[in-house]
Amino acid sequence: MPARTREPLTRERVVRAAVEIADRDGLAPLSMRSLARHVGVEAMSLYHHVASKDDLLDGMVDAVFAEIHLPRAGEGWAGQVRLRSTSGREVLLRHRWAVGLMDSRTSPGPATLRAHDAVLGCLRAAGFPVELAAHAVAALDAHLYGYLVQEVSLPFRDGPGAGEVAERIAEGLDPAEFPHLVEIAREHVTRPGYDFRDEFGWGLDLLLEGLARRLAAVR
Amino acid sequence: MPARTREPLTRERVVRAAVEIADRDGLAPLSMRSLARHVGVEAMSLYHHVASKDDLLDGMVDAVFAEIHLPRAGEGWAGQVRLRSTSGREVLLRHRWAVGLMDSRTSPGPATLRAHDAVLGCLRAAGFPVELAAHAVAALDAHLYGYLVQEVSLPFRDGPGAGEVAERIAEGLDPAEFPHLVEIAREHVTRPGYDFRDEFGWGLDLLLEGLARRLAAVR
DNA sequence: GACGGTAACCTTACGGCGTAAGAGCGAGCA
DNA sequence: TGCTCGCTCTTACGCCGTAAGGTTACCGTC
Repeated sequence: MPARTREPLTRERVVRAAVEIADRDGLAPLSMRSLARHVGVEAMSLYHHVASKDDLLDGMVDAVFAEIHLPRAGEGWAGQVRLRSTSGREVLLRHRWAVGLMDSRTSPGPATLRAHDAVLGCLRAAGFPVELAAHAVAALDAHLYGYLVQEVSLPFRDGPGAGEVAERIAEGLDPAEFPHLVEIAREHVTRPGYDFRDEFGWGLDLLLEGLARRLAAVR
Repeated sequence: MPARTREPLTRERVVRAAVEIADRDGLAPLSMRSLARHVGVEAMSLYHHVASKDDLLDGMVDAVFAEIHLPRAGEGWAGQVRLRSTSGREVLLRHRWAVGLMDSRTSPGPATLRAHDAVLGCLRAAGFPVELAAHAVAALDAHLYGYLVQEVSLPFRDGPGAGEVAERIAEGLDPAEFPHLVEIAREHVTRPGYDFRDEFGWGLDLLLEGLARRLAAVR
C-alpha cells in the first residue's frame, strides 16, 4: 500500500514537533502519545529516537538555547551582552514553557554550553579577568531567568491590557492590609504608559552599569 | 475501635504534610494518594480541604513565602532588603521544589502579597518614589529567583565538593570547542576557595549599590 | 533471487496519576 | 428519636510513562 515509504523519524524531528506542541498548547498536554500522534506514529516508536521523556525535555531546552543570539567577541562587550539578553528574552517569551524547565535540567546540551562559552569569550576579550567574568555570567543569567520567571507568570500576555487586569486585581485587595500594593497599583501599574516588560530593560541597564564599574575598578 | 476520634484534617495540616513530602522526596512523588497515605486518609478525602492539586500547590508556595523574613520599614532599607533576600535564599534552598513552582502560580496567596507589600513599604519609607520602588522590587525578585534557579539546578548540593564535580565535568569538554568554559573551570571553579553560593551575595551587592545610586539621583 | 541481520515501528500490558460520582457514617441539634 | 450535614471512603474513568516483545521492510552478501 505505501508506494512511497514515509520519511523516517529523527531525534531532531521529534524534538522540533514537541516544541511546536508546547508552543501552541503548553507543556501539560505534551505527552508521548500526543507527540506520537502529531508526527504520525505510535507512542513507543518515539523511544527509538529519545531515551525517555526526560531526554526529550532536555532536547527541547537545548533547542531553545540554540535560538538565542551568540555575543561576538571584540565588538563592544556591553552591546553584545545586551543583545544576548534581549534575544534570550524574546526566545523565552516565544517558548514560555522553557522557563519552568530550566531549573530541572541538570545536563546541559551542546547549544547551552556554546551559549555560555560565547558570553564568557566576549567578556574575556573585553578585558574581564576570569573571576569577574564568572561573576558577570552568573549575574546576567540570573537577570534573564529572574525577570522571565516573573513575566511568564503574569496573568496576562501582552503589554497593553495589563492596566485593566491590574485594576481588577487591585480592587480585590484590602487597602488596610496591603497599603503599598494598592498604592503602586493605583498610582503606577494602572497608569497608561505602564508595561511590565520595560522592567527587564531597566534591570539590564542597572546591571551593565554595575559590571562596567567593576571592570573599571579592576583595570 | 477508635475510642478517641482522630484529629480532624484541615487545609493547613494538608498543606504542611505536602511540604514535608516535597522537602524529603521532591515534587514528583507527591501525589494525592501518597499525601493521603501520609496523613492517614484516603485520597478523595483531601478534596474537602483543597479544591484540587493545583490549589494544593498554590497553598504550598504561599506557605514557603510565609517563612521569608519581612523587611521592617524605617530600619535602613539596604540592610532590611538584604536580609529579605538572604532569608529568601535560605528558605528556597530548604524547599527547592518551590523554585520551579513560582513561575506557574498566577494567583498569589496572602503570605505572598504580604511579602511584596512589606518590601514596597520598606522602600517607600526610605524615600523611594513609587516608580523607583516598583523597579526595585522587580529587580530584587529577579535577583532572588534568577540565582536560585541556577543554584537549584547545580548537579551537587553543598559548597565544598563542587570543585571535584566541576573538574569531572570540565574533563568531558573539548577545549577546542568550549575554550572559555574549560578555562573558567580550570582556573576558577575548581580552585579551593570557590563556592557558587557566593555569587548570590556578589550579585546582591551589585544590585543594592545600583539601587542606592538611583535613589541618590532622584533625591 | 534467496537469505539473514537490523533498524524502525507497532501491540499489549502494567501500575500510577487526578478526580467525578455517590454511598456511608458519626456528631450535633431539634 | 430522628434529621441534617460535614467528613470520609469506595468505585470507576480516562489519562500517563514505559517495559517487553512481536512485526515489517530494507540492506548487503552470496
